[in-house]
Amino acid sequence: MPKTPAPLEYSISRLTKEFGITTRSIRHYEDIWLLAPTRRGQTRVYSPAQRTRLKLILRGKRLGISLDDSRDIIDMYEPGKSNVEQLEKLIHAIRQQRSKLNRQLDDITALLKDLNQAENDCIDALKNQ
Amino acid sequence: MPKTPAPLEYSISRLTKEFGITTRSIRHYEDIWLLAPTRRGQTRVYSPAQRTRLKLILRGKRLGISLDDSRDIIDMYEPGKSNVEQLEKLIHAIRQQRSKLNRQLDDITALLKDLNQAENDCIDALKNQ
DNA sequence: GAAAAAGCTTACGTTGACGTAAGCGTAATA
DNA sequence: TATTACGCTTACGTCAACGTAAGCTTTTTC
Repeated sequence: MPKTPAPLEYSISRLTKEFGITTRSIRHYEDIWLLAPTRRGQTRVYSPAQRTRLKLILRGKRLGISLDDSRDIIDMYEPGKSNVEQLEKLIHAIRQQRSKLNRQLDDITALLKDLNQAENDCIDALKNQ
Repeated sequence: MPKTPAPLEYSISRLTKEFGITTRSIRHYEDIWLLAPTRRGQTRVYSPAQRTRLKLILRGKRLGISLDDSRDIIDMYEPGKSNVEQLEKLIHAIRQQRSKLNRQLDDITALLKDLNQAENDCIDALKNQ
């Protein structure tokens, strides 16, 4: 099985199909500076890196992270030209985000437990019919 | 240390303080049929059960669950007068919700891993100053 | 070469989840 | 007894995250 090589660029419609979203959404992310595709003429061209950003945005969405916050988080991955103060702020932000995620983990654990209980109750109720 | 007994009822302002939300939010949840406090005259009175519902709503919010979806999930806990068809639909809904939560778990794991990486990069960058 | 598909821009509309303000009644407190 | 606190209703406002429509250009496909 020859594996298809990873594309060097992506069209907007290709991304909509891959991720199951609309062009409107993708363009919206560009409007608010979350994506910055290059252009061939008027047409948007997405690099693998831009595709990764989109992936991160959508992951954030599944976690209930706002687009604004997502921008901050994604920017954490590329500190770029940063001085000590910047880096320390960044570490702080990372730790905050982490504790929020840990809270979410607790919530999910609790909800899953409740769902198990609910499912068992259902199954029992079915048995006693 | 004598433990304070759990209250038999709660005022709206007490709930706002306990959960750090506004009266507007609580009344809003009532508007959309997520809460149904009893009344003493005009004043809302919340039972422990209603308080629990509120807690579940807020937990859902932290997980990015919409209020509408929260209603469905919370109702899973009290099947009530349900026939076989109802119960099977319920089990289906529970399993769907569970797989969504498992996806969230994966997302969180991935994000936490990324954050660790980002933090280490930051710390390294600080060392080399 | 006509039609369908894919791309673009501009711009108004919508939905969810409240915020905020106005105006009023009752209860606790200084 | 005045004022502060708490409670209520009605109703318009807001913000995020797109949806949707109109109208136009460029490919692709039949």
